[in-house]
Amino acid sequence: MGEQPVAVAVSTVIFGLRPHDGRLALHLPLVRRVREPHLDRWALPGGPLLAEESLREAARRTLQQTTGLSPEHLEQLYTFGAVDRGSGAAGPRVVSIVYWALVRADEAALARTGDNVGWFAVEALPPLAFDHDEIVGWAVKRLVAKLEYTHISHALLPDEFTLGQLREVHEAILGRPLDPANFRRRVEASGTVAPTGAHQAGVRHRPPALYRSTAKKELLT
Amino acid sequence: MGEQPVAVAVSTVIFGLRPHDGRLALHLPLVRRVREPHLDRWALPGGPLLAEESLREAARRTLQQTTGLSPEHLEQLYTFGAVDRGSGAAGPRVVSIVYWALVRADEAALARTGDNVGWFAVEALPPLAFDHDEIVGWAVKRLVAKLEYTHISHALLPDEFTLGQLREVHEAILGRPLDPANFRRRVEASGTVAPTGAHQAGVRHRPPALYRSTAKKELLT
DNA sequence: GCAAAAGTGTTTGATATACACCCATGC
DNA sequence: GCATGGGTGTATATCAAACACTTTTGC
Repeated sequence: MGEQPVAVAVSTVIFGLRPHDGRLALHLPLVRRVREPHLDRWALPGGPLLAEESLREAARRTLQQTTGLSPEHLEQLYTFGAVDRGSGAAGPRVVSIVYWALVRADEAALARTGDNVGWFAVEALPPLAFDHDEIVGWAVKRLVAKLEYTHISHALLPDEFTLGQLREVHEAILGRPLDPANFRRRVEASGTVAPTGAHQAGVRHRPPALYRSTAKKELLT
Repeated sequence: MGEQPVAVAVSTVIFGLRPHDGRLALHLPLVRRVREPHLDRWALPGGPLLAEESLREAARRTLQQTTGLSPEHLEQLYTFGAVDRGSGAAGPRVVSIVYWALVRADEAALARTGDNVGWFAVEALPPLAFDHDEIVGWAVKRLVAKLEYTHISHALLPDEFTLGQLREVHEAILGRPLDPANFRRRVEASGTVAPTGAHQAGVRHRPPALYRSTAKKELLT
């Protein structure tokens, strides 16, 4: 069996919520490429897999190095390995394992930005390097799908949150308003949240109850 | 950036239906390992990724070479890359991209078998090499999930089939009987099948109508 | 006629949606 | 009081499950 000259890399689609046009909207951080191919284009953060780290560790490390983020939720998305992917023409072939992640709104707000790292609203992305546009599309699809049958939305919020905040998260991801009454009932019936007993003070209306997620942390490879 | 000594391989979990204990049951083909590590244990068919082929092509090729099968449906499942995965102790590290596939019942019946290739019922698997038990578990989970919201079950049947046969497929995968009346209504309402107008003759009861799948072939990387 | 599976009809319960309405706070 | 979102109640529609019943063949 002959060995192949294939390089393995890891990239991540990181979702965070940021204000956009007066509303919360789904954003993601991109890094500007500082070498060919696709010099100067925006790309997903990532880097090569090192010999002594797992795929997940590689995703965390490259994320930390390029954006300073430590996502709450990190999950494998898909592996891309078309033959023409490495570069425009020559260069080694790259198999790219893509993860997707969620960071809390407060983390996203604090994240390091600069000339070479920026946050972009998912509905208004610049042209991306490689096939990263397609990858982001897959990640959004996966996020929306998982919103329905899991509790991932909690990963975008702090430990304690109101149901109004949770609803805002869902509305930002789905891109449409949700009925507050029905949303409340669905969430309460799902048993994924528990009231802390405390209420949020200082609002100019009835103080909303605070909830905590009852879901345990994920354990995926 | 240093290159890493990482090998890339592809494996596939192939599902097919075969009679087992008088009923149709989910089976998969395994190959016996002819070298260390895990010599003589059963393992998923697979092999190394070659430099000039896509991941999907590698899956198809290794499948054809080891089992002689050409699955109807082939889809990427997950990529495994823990550091300790390569072998018992030494040896190069392996990143393994796993696909899963469905073959029609008639193909499964004809498939090449022998001392080193055999079909096993999913409920009665022998101990597998590496972490392949875990991988099969994931694949079954994915198959059951996709059964609900896609038309993959059609890939296990010939071009024309009765709703009774389709129901048998679902029952075999889900492991429980389904109400014929309600199953019929759900399938007809889904619009994923169209009657051919023909009926199956030669049965010792009312001749069932034949249907055809209206779903187009998948196009996944 | 009888057995067996195809195919139809109907009842019931669970679940989602729409929307009216009251509650508790800041100003 | 008024505005604002929190929170409750309720009618309606949609859909899934359970199951009785009729149909059409081979024997």
